[in-house]
Amino acid sequence: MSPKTDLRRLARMFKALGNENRLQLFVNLLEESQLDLAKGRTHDCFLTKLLGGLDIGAPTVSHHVKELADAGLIDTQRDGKQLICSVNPEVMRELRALLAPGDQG
Amino acid sequence: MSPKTDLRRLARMFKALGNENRLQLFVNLLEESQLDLAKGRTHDCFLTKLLGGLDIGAPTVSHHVKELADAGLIDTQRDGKQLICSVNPEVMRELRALLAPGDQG
DNA sequence: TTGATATTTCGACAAATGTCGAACAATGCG
DNA sequence: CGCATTGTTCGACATTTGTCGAAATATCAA
Repeated sequence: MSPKTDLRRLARMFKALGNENRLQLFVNLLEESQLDLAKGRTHDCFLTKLLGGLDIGAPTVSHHVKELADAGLIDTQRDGKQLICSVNPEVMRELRALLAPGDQG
Repeated sequence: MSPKTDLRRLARMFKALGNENRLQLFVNLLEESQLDLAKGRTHDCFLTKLLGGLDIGAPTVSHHVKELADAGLIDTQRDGKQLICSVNPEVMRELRALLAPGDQG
């Protein structure tokens, strides 16, 4: 993976987080994930559970979730009626590596 | 600062990093900063030094730098002809806190 | 002063984005 | 089956964004 490709991928992730509603969605999912990690079980965050305070329609939510997924920030999978979302840990590590070079600060 | 305000600020930062050219600018600055930290002196990254491989005009660069500054990601100050840029360390800590909750991973 | 360097401001404009409503699809329940 | 849940697809549309060229500004040097 060339640096140029990396940059493009990273920019896409940041762009995905650069919308207030999408960021809220993502933060909700992050918090859910931590909750579930604490409980020692895998997280089952279906969509409507993540809509805390978001005042946007269902089509828009669907669009945003897809955008987060396309950016590689989250993984999704169907389970019956529901769409299960989870944070992509690999990608989180990548973002951290960029923002915390050397872990100083 | 309400959580809503925080979210708005964060989204703005991410949006600023969500453009390829702006991200490149920022990464260049990050790297310069580290170099200078290693050398034990303050960094003097004037603009044209940060343009590595960026194929955009001066007006666009100026626009992008302002956007990064407005988002709070970088600080700028004039020094004669040149514009000195530096990463805002406080804000970096904030971003890391969001992406590395509990530092697990 | 004349001129070079570094950056900004100003309009303009095509392209991308965020959102919507209406309709559609898939699943599960009684 | 008929119907409610959960999410998606499809246009549409106003707003925002990224970029440009031309002109302006500021600083320094000869």
